Formats: sequence, structure tokens, C-alpha cells
Amino acid sequence: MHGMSEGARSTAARLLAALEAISNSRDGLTVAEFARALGRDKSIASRQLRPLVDLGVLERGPDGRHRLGWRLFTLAARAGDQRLLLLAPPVMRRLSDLSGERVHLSVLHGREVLTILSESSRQMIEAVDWVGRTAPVHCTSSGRVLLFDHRDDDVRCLLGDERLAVRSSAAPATAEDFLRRLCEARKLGYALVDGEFDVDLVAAAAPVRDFSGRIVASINVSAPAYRLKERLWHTGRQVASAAAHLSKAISSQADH
Amino acid sequence: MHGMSEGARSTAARLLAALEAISNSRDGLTVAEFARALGRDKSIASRQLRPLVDLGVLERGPDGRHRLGWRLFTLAARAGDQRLLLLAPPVMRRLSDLSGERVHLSVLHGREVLTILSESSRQMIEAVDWVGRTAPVHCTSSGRVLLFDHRDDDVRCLLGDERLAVRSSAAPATAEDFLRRLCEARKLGYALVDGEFDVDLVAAAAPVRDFSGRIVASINVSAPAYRLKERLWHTGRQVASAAAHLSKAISSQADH
DNA sequence: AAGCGGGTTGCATTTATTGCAACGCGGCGT
DNA sequence: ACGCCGCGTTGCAATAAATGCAACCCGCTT
Repeated sequence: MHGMSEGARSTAARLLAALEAISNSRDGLTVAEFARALGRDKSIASRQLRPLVDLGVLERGPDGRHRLGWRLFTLAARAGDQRLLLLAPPVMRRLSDLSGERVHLSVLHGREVLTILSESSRQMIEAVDWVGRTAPVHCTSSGRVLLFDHRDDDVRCLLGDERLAVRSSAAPATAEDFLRRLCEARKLGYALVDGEFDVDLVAAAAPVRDFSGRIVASINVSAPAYRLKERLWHTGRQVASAAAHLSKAISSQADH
Repeated sequence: MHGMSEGARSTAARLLAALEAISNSRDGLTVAEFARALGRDKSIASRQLRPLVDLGVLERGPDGRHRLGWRLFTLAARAGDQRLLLLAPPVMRRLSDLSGERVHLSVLHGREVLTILSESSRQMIEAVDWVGRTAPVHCTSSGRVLLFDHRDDDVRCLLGDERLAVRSSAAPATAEDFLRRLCEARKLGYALVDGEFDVDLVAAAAPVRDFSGRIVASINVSAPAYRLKERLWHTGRQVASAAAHLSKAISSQADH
């Protein structure tokens, strides 16, 4: 009952305590239950809950129970974007040092893959800036990873019925061909691509997920085949590890 | 970028305004920027931000910029219908590819329509879109759809007795006018709107229902009239199909 | 009818927020 | 070096909140 009586000093702390009290309840709280949970008078509960409902932070069901509202989700979604851009660079840099190659962060952009961050390696020879540019989803490791959680039907619809525009002989020519490779990558947990986007390029990618498990980005290593092909499997595991680390960091308190 | 909303009375409203000000900034806000965004003294900003940072709602980077923090995730993870949020994006993306236009997912919030997801060619970068914002219920396709199952009396009560605030000459001026259009949409199974919210905007929306048949959200396509008006009927059927598909998806148990 | 619990509202008191001022800090141009 | 400007924090009085008690309405049980 007295669960977590704590010294809530600030009004912000009291408000957050209110939200968490409701969050911790399974079916929401009525005004009286809410008042008891906070150990305050029910009048306070009534007057505190109303503006929150008006703002959309809480929802009041027809049964008079208060539950968390959609507004919190829109905030959390933006928090995810901000934290991704904030926390990705150090993870990417470490991966770049480990692999010795250039590391990219990409998101799904329509039916293409958009690179939004890039961390350079010490190498002289490397692909020029891809930031802001898009690449086909079907012949890149990032594209494969970003479609991890899509159902086969959605993938087919995304790729279109026609034959895929092949950039090289190694790239998948049909949607079914792509789905086979996607299935392989799913089992593996990360995607390896050899000469599909460009005959001389190999790449490894892994998915970055937010707090709800949704794939929000892909982290990938791309390099000339002669330099990376031999150890591509090893790099794949490194990328997967980095992506998992970034996924955890986005939704957890302590970073670095 | 300046404070757009006025009339924040309660402390809860002030707090939410603070969070949204930071949410709407791409790289976070410093204390001074935050103060300017709220139009208040910087001392208030300093004293308001600190407890939020301590609680984990906000995070203060080494550069002194405040971004949304991890604590929002713990709340949002239980907010709303997680199943809907998880399954909607792929369906929306497919509809976006089909129609070539931007797709939104909205819920009813009081007498307004709140957009909670948006899928299109652009994903997260420069996402200054509708997400998190509300629109009038009487002159939007989503609003019409979200009131599908409301009784006429409830609709009248929701809209109020007074004349509706018309945004354009095409929008319904009275509750009875709205009810006529709502009845049309009911028969059709989806709602088409031409120049009601904005003279140059057309839209099509369809209802998303949960297992019990209750309308939990609306999926809709919105685009400039010159681009979509010709094929709006066709788009309406596409939207209805996508909404039906999503309704089935959130009701079914089996899902990878 | 009376009792009970949930929900809201009035009002005096208590408490916290507000805005002004001042201060320390770090960069930058003359 | 100096002064200047912007940022961030802190004291302090006036202000504007939140708080708790009470009363009230409503539906329901006894």
C-alpha cells in the first residue's frame, strides 16, 4: 500500500510520480484510487488529473479510469530520434576503430535507404560522403536490415512487382530472390552483402531498435572487397554487437 | 521556433509546453534558448530544467543542451495501444507507396483529432510534420471517420450547439450539416474530404477497429488537390483496404 | 430513509513559482 | 591586459499557484 513513499519535493517530481502511479496500474486509476496511491486528498487528485486529461497526457475512459495517453507516445518517439542522433556517433566511432573501416547510420526513406550519419576511418581509400544520399533498398546491407521486421507481403509491395533494377550480377533480381537473402539475414541477426551494390564493395549491417523494439535505423560497415572480404564474418558480429549496444543505450539511463 | 501556444494555466500545462519546446528542437535547447522559447526569464528556465534532468525526463549533454530523456520511454512503453503502434507503420508505408502521398494515423482526443504517426518519403529528418498536433474534428477526413460509430446526439454534443469554426467555405457550418456528411461517409465505409480543412487540400480516411469492433484510430491520406483530387475515389478505396488490413492485424494473435 | 463511496467545488492557508537583480564564468574583439 | 557580451546560477520580495478541510451532488446498497 504505502509502496514508495518518497520525498517528492518539486512539483515536477510530484507530476512524474502521478504519471508513474498510473503507469504502474494495470487497468488505470480512478480519482479515489489515484488519491490513495499518492496519499493525498481526493480533491487534489481530481484537480491534478483534469488538466492532464485535457492536455492528452492522460486519457479518461468511460469507466472513469485514467490511463496514459497518446501524447506521451509522440514525446517518446521524438526522444528516440534525439537520442539516436546523440548516442550513435560514439558507438560508430568505436566500431570504426575496431573494424578500421567507415561506418554509416541509415534509415528507411520511402523505398530507399538514407544515410544520416557517417564516421570515418583512418583509411585513405574509402567511399566518399554518403550522408544525405539514398541507395536502393534491395542491394544494400542496410536495406536488408531495415526490412527485418517487415512481413513478406509488405516487402513484395515495397519492392514492386517488376524486376529489380540490378546494379551488379550479385544483386537479387527478383523480390523472391531478395526475400531468400532477407530470411538468411534474419536468422543471422545481421546482413552481409558481397558485391551487390557495387562489385568491389562488401558490407555488413545490423538493426538498431528503440524502446518498443521497432527498428529505427541500421548501422553498417562498408569497404572495398579486397580489404574487408576476408574478415567480413567477423565484422558482421562486430556490427551486430555495436547495434545491440546502441539499441540498449537509446532506452537506458546510463550511457558510455 | 518561438512559443506558439498561449494560455498555459496549470503547472502541468507549463511542464508539457516545456517538454514540447524541447521536443520540437532538433538538437536540444540550452537554458537561454529554452527561456526564449517560452518567453520567460532564464532563471525560470534554469530552475525548471534542473528537476526534470534529475528525474531523467530530460537529459543535459556536455554541451549544455537539453534533450528528451530515457524516462519518457518507461512511461510511453505503457501508453496507448502498443500493438497498433507496432503494426501500423508497415501498413502505412505500403499505402504511402500505393498512393504516392503522405499517410497519417490519428486518434480522437476530446473534440480534436490528434496525429500520432506519419509515414512518407521522409522519416525522421526534418520531421516537422503533423505528429503530436491536433486538427478540428469537423473538417477533416480523420475526424469524420473517428465519429463513425458515435450516435447523432453524441456528435451534436461533441461539436457544441454553436456554429462551427469554419476554415473554408467547403467545411460544414453546422452540426446538422456535419451529420449529413458523416452519414454519407458511413454508407461509403470511408470519408472523402475536398477543401474543407484547407481549400487546396483533399483527403481520404478510413477507420481502424480493434478486436471488439471499436474504432481506435483513423488512417488517412492527405495531399494537395491538384495532385490527388482526380483519383480521390480510388485512393479512398485503397485507404479503406489498408485500414481493414490493419484492423485485422491488430486483432489477430499470430504474428511473428 | 439513512448510510456509504466516488467525484467535484469553495475557500482560507500554505507553498511554490515568478521576475528582477546580482554574481561568476568563459569567449572575443579593440 | 582590458572591457564587453552572452550564458548559467542564485537571493529575495511579490505574486500566483497548490493544498486540505469542508460541503455538496450523485448513484448505489442496506
